Amino acid sequence: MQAGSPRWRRRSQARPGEIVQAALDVFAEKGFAAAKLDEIASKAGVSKGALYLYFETKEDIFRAVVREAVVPNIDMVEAMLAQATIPFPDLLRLALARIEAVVETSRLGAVAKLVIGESRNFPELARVWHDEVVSRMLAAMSGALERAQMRGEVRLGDPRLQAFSIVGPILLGVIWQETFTPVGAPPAPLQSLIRQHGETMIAGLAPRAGVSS
Amino acid sequence: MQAGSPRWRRRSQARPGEIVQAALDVFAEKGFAAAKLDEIASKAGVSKGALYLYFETKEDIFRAVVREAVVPNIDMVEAMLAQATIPFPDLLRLALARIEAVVETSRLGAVAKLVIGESRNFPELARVWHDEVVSRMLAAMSGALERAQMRGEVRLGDPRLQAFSIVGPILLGVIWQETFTPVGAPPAPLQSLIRQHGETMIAGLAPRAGVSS
DNA sequence: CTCTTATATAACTTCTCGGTCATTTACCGG
DNA sequence: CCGGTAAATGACCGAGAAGTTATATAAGAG
Repeated sequence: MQAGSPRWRRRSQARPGEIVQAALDVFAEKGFAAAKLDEIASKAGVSKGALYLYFETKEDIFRAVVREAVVPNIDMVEAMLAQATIPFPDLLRLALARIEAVVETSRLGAVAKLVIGESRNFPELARVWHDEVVSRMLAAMSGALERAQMRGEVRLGDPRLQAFSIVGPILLGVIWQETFTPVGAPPAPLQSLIRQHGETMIAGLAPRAGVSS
Repeated sequence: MQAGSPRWRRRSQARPGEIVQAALDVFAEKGFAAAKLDEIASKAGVSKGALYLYFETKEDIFRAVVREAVVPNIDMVEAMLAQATIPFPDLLRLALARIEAVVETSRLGAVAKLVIGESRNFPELARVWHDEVVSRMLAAMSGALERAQMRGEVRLGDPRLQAFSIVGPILLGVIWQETFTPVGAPPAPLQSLIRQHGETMIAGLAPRAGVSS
């Protein structure tokens, strides 16, 4: 019997994070139902039994994955959009750059795909995602739009719908990247997509020539 | 023993369609893995065994569902966008109205959600969907945009990205409706969303005042 | 009317995978 | 050095669902 290396180590501190990380990988690739706990465990360098030292059920792990991915990132964008002093075009450019960075850094896209796909089976998760991410995002965006409208910097219209117009193509780009690119489709150039869309929107939302409030 | 009504009828003609229809309902609600064949069967008014008279496996049924939903609808929009004679703003309004009708009539949204959610488990389906739906759609749209650019009706820029800008919010609206509305979120008003977005895009894509090609 | 066969059934088999638990092992305090 | 215990394991179990098959029956041909 080799005494060289122990068969495992006790590290109750680090485990949960590693497990959630591994679970994100597997869930993102397979979806909830098709993801196997054995695979998550082995990817986390742990036995299946160990998962149950930290989580109650498979669903529990899934929830943790989604929450983990949600929490940060949003605050930043929200705070940025709240700045009332900046002229709208600049504000939008800043916010979009921020969003672009978040999307490319984190695995937000994969999680979004998960939530969308499993929304019927996990209504509360869809709810969390809605309340904590999408809704806040949209509220911040339409708030900024509304203020810009009152200042005459943006043409009048339902600010909520305008926010949809701004965010939509980004979602499309992310989904594209997660769905079609791995299947051989040409990648969606997120960066240029977001930039050009931003400029288009700035032009499209500019107040009409003749109308000044 | 009542002789009133036979316990079942022979209708090999009608069955496959009914099964696919029922399967779409169940898949849309549960996703692929969580959908039970017994449920599909009973919804189709048939026993589970009967499914295997018409399909090889569960996956087979899933494929049929996706393909069925894909085929029609696209041609129409494609043909519309190919019309070169109409000025771009009118063309866009027409196309968007058409898309709006399709989206509200068919269950395209549900299928899209399915394809997105299961793309990793069914790469060939993601491929089919890409080639037959998304790609064609995008190609038609950017074709129209490119021609409009050459006529000086649309500001210069990557027509593919412009197409993303146009289509993105519609996807967002559909996803929203399929994902968040059933969970209690306010519905996304698809009609007004598409209309306002169309107007915004028309304004945003209009050639810049000073630049005339 | 009856024979034949395609059509349908429902009980059965098989297998996968989430979850459990008796056992083993690393670490730490005395 | 030596228990004591928290941490981890992996063999095991059972539910549940995909897929099979022996049996029954509707409907058309002769």
